Amino acid sequence: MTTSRKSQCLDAIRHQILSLALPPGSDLDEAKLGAEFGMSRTPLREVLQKLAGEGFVDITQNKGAKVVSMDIAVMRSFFQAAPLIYANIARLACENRSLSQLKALKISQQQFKKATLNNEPAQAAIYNHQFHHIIGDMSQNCYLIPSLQRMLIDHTRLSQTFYRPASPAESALVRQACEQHDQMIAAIENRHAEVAVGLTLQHWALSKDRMERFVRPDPLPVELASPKETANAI
Amino acid sequence: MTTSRKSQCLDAIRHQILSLALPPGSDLDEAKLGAEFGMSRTPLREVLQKLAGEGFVDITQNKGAKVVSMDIAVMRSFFQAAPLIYANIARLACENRSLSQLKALKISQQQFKKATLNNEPAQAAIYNHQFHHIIGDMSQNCYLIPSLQRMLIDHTRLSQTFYRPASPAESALVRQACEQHDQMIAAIENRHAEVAVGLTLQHWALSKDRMERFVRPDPLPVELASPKETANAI
DNA sequence: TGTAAAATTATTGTATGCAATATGTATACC
DNA sequence: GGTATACATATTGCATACAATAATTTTACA
Repeated sequence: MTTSRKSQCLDAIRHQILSLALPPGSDLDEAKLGAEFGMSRTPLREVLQKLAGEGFVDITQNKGAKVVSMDIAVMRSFFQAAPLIYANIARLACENRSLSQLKALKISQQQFKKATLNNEPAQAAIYNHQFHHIIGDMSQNCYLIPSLQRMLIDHTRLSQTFYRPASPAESALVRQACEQHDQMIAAIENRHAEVAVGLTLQHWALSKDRMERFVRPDPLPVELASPKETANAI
Repeated sequence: MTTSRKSQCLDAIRHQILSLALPPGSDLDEAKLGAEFGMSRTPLREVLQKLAGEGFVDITQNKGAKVVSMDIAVMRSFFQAAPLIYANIARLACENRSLSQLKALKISQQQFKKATLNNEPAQAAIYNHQFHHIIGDMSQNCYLIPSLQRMLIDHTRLSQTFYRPASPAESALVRQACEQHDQMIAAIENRHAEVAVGLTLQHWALSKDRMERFVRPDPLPVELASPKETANAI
């Protein structure tokens, strides 16, 4: 069967959320999206329910679905939980990865590398997401995966700028991240759990700085910043 | 507004899954459930979608919803991830708990204690679930909470026998678990993170043994056990 | 003007009917 | 008797119509 319209729709919206084409807080209008994807509201509502279950959107009674926000209050939780989850997922991935998953990981990394070399930031972010998602699959741990996936949503959204380097120094960081991916693949292939965990923590440290800067940018000159803009994080 | 039929339905099914009234693998018929809760299939399907998002049921295309299974393959993941998640949730709960949450936790513990003293196993399991769910809320960490909630589903299902003690020794374990709850409340109230983590790990160790025995019971005499029954875990 | 109430519009929630798919049963054929 | 095909039944998926709720605009009054 040709991939159903529902799963196409699901992928499309996920993609738009991850790429910030649908920014945090955006309203998702059922009728509009239904028309856009050529389906009635009933299946579209089911898509939104599914996205809510995955943590992409928030649904409020009688108010519909919104793309999950990324407010300052939550960012603290993000930075607290990320190393914990990533490191443990990496360890389990070493233990439980299958050969087919390893193959998929290598393909994903190829595509990621290509996107960074070609300077396609949106693509790079998506393939990076896919890369870490596959490592999650490898862990085979259905209890940890939901947390990982929620982290990855925000990680991908926050890292949009990361793959749009503005200086040679920033380009070097992207290259370094790419090399870490290669090393992680090797560690997972050889089931070197401690190496994989170490690499994962380094990988995290690398993007952490950039993301923190994105969340809490250098303050604007006071006279020029409107109160409203400084109040909202994103 | 009187709590909507949908949320009533949601609670009822959650409750039945946690209490094993709906055992793992049970088929959830849309038409039947719709009739039972006095609503049409459309909102009922949304309830099932929500339950799927929370990890209570699995939905398969064109095959409907089933209560999530508890097969041996997953139990390994359960025992691997539980201490990690529980301990970190406990630590964060100490940091972030609000007074109203603390009050709710105390009430929950009162009800739990009462249920154990009155020898009401189903009630005890549910209030224990609620107790740990509230600690999850206290953590205020939206990334870890999904993992915790998935753990709690299976933890509650596995612990059904725990609160049905068959000997004085087993009753003593239940009393001990109850005391640990009291101590955990004190630790969280006083924000003693390390104490709370230690207690949590003890609490986990206590139920772990009982649960492992439930998952992998002493083998039956070979002549009396039918092949089919020994093949399926639950 | 500024505010509050009422009416209008827009959007979400629910019920129903029909279409598509899966499951179970009977019949034909070897 | 066993297997495979065709038919019948049951269950899920989708579209539409209508009901209920929220948001917006208009109008009335101070």
